[in-house]
Amino acid sequence: MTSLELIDCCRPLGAVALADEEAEATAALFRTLADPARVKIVNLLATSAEPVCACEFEPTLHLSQPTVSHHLKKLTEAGLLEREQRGKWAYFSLHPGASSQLERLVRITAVV
Amino acid sequence: MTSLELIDCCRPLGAVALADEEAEATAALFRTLADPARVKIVNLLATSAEPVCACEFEPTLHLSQPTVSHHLKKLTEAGLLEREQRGKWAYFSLHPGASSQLERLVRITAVV
DNA sequence: GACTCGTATCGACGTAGGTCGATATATTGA
DNA sequence: TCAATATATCGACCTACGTCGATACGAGTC
Repeated sequence: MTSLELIDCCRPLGAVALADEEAEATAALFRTLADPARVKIVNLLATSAEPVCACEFEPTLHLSQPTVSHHLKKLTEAGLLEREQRGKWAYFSLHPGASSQLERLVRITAVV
Repeated sequence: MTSLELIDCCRPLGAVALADEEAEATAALFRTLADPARVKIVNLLATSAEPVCACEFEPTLHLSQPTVSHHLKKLTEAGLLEREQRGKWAYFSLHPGASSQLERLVRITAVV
């Protein structure tokens, strides 16, 4: 049998590495959800049939109003949430394309 | 029709919030992949039929050896990677349960 | 216009984490 | 046992970001 000493450790890797921009975009989407508060927000909206008022999250998440507003903004900017103004209240719901974005994460990082 | 002034903004939310531990665990898994280098590593292993030597990632990711080792450790600790020692080389591959873990992320954060 | 209330922004603080040079550890071979 | 190589750990630096109090903005009401 061949001894290990003759085998080079780093043989050329067949697979092509993910492009920098795509890896960064994917990581950015993961980063958006890398916080328990934002996971709860998305989960709540995913399980709610109707849009949810922003003021609803404050007591649920046990966070201050500015912090909740910050999280909602980050999720909206990431394209995961939709914002709707009703009088002086802001209502949020899952963006229609949110599911496909999340599925894309799995497609890129796991075997099809 | 009823005027807005009489409508309270925060009606009880039917959906139950995700438990703290589950939200934190989910966020932790997202956080593990919230870095382009780690996304590339997982993607490379997902598209590679065989385990990949640790030294292979250094030139591919354009990162120093300690940094690559750091990322591989984080991914392994998260249960996404499997480490195998071959002589003085360390080979990594996707953990069999990685796919199901990633699918769990989508299930929790999106509509079923 | 003045007041109220919901939301967004700002500024500051503290912590988490990515990065790398230096060094330790481990395995192999001479 | 000593040298060489692959990997892991350590320590330090810097940046990103979650958090909140204070404050600004905006919509509705009187």
